[in-house]
Amino acid sequence: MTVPKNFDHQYIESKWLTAWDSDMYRYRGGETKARFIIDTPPPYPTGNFHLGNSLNWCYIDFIARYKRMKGYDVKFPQGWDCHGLPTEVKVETTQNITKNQISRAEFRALCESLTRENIGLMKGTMQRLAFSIDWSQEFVTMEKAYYAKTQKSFVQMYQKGLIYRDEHPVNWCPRCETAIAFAEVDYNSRSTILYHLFFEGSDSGSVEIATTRPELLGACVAVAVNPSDERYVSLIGGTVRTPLYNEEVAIIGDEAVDPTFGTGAVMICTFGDKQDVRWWKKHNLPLKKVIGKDGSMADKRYNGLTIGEAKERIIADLFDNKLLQKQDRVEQNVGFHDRCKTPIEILSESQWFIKIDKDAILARAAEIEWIPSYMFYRLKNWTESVEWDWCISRQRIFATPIPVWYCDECGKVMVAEEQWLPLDPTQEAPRCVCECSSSSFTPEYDVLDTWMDSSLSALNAAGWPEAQYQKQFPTQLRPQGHDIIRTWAFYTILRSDALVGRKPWESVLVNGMVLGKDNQKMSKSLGNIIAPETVIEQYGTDALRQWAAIGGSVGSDVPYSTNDLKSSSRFLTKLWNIFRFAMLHFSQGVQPVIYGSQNPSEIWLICNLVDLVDSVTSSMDRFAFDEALKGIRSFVWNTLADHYIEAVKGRLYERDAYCIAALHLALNTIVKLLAPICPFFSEELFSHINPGSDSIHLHSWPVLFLKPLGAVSSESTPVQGDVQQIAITASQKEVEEARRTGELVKEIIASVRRYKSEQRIALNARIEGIYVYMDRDMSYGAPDISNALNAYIEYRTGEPDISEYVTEISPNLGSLGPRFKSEVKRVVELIKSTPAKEIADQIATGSIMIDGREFLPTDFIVKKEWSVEGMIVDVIKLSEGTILIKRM
RNA sequence: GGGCUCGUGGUCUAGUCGGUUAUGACGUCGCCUUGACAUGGCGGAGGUCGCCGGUUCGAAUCCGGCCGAGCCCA
Repeated sequence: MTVPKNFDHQYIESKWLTAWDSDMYRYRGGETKARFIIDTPPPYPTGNFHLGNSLNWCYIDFIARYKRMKGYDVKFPQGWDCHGLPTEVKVETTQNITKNQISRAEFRALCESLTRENIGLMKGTMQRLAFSIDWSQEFVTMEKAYYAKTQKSFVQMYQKGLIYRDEHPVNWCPRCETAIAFAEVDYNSRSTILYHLFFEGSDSGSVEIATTRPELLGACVAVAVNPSDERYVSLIGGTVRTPLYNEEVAIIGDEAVDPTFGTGAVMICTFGDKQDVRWWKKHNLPLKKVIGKDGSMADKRYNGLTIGEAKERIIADLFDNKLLQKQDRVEQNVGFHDRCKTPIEILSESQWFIKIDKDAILARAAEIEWIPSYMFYRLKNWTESVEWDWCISRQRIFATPIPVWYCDECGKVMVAEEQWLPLDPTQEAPRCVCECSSSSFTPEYDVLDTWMDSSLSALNAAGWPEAQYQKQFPTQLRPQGHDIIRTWAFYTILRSDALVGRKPWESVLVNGMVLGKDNQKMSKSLGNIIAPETVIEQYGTDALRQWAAIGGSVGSDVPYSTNDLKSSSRFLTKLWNIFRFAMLHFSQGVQPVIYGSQNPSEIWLICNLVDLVDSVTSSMDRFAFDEALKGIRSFVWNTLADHYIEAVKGRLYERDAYCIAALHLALNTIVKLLAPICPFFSEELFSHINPGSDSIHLHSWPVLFLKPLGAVSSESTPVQGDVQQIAITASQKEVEEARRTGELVKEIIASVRRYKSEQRIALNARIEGIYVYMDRDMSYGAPDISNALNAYIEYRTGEPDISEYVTEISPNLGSLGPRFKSEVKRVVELIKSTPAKEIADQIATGSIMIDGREFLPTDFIVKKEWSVEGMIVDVIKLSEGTILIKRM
């Protein structure tokens, strides 16, 4: 096989994409290998697998590939979290219909077909990014096979008493006309007006209240003041009348009222915000509904108007009646539906809820290893702030149906039996009669929150509800972004605890967000999106994957960086050239060798390689992909290319079996270390270095051992991986000495090359008169040094007897200036007229007086020359020893 | 308002259970066609390690305060 001159990522990637057998990544599920089950995020099938997803999946794939090489039976499934509003909206706009214009089944079919199309698109991108997904484990939440499980979990939790139906205030999106959970509410601050309204007292004094929502006046059920507020304390227990509506409401005292905000008196409405709900519950207040499900007013004065219209009208009415006292501009936090950005309302509706047991969730969460550890606090923070149970019913169509009917006779709830599932209650009737013996039922039209589907992913990955899940649960790893801790992580922990009483994962690896050029989270709405395909085209998948690895420690945000992509593809080019050069020498055959003291350069290289394998292994175990890749790069570029290859080039051309073997070992090891991060590139190199071999991705992670003479055999050591013992005919001590000698070979070559460069001597120019003083036998290292430097070198023991001469002394204006100021000119003249030797002698003593003036050693720039045995030399100090080079 | 994370040369970043000249990448400047590689080699410039105070023989690192940024939540 000939090796092309240039590394063409387009060609190589497409070649392996077709050549690879997807069976390599199959989960076997046997008993012999340790399992590593990944609870892969099921993304929402938008049709666009973006760079943020890519980061997440790169991490997963690094781990999956690494663990496979380490001998684990890895399960890397892939799912699709299909249900939800965006698809419904997309179908409505593309088909130019509303969901109510066609049957539920037809609408659902349209959503399913769009989803399938989108899944296809995203799958294409994922394959190009070389994710080693086991596609035989694919799950699609909209398919009956999956949503049967969602329904089963509903039934089981209902039977455990963890799910109930009740009328309760819920977050309501008036645009989508559905209830939503707190996790789906985003808060944003916006500027609004605070109105001061006059409330006439009935028997006690009157009160001025401040509100940003006068349109809710009809829903006012009380006025609250702080009991420590002296202005109002006497009014507590009394009543006032609401303006315009003229309804009598109580004045109550509550510490939660901020006396410094507005007038210090607030009206409690059902419901303006979450605080109203708290007060409503605490003080047992009545309920008045003034807003309908579609967000229009259901109020006696302003019935049918939109909220905005009602607000305008009521302000005008208040103004006309001189009941509007004042208006202030204030900043206010408003809740928005995270999917459609409509301001939410809080309505009291009959809905299905899941009980939230905060202590149980936190106890489970604490059993999980959080990486990085501080991400646990995100979950803790959120859990502690939860006030209501999880509202799981939605008034939509494209979702998992709630398997429930209501008896038309007695009104009793009929929940489906597990063996009836999957089912859609709007399409089929219960298979038994009601307790009251009626067989007339009304189906539940509400459907389940999408998080009810996806919060089962961990259980699903383990095989639940089949009995085999017991052995595979908890799963090993949940990789996910920090943006969905409060949703996906939270709900999954809740559900695993509720359904099977266990934690869902041993560890959760939390990744940061990908930032765009504006340093903001990459998102469609900000318009700072870059498609993975664009990156791949220019730099290649392996470069993109390196960007993901090197972007920072796991958990930190990763900016999109063309710098990282550039240095990544440069690295591949460099390694490609090293490989090409190596292949030149491998073509003559690679002989097995046993190294000894006579190979200091090889032992130096191999010792460094052993250290590299150890450190990369440790980095990968800690998910420190940035560390791992930096280690590999630095070894390749510095240790291997700049030092080892430069040192042994001469011997390579002489077909020296030792260095050919060492180079072969180094390259084979490096491509294996690189395989999880750069699957295409490492496969290409591996296939050339080991013709006829099977895929590198079926090989084991390297484990290197040096085995010096007399060393205890490590065969009994239980390590998983491709164990290579490198036999060395030298003792442990001799190996260490040889490594040190190799280090000095590197130092001498590097320093003389640098010297040549500084002296403008061509690097391949012959150079004479190099003397190395060193108390060490360099005879085994000497040939490499001479070869690399094109020089004859004389080795001497002891210290050279160097005489130092000052050849020139000039004034240092930077030091003299600040002290002598206007006198500087005269001082400079003085220094120039004084013999250099005289000054040099004084510098040596430490105190310098010239013509009665005192100087500092820093006042002079001293040029020196050195000589040994009468010849003028340049001196290079090494970590051990000294090099003298005769001046030409 | 609460919680978390962070502030290091032009940009990004390593180092943070204290210890000699603070790491690397990209950029920049100078020199160099050396038999794999000019997507290369050698070298240079560039940093009050956010600010202030404390502990210590010694602080980028530990402690306190302040300023600033980001994220999550009220």
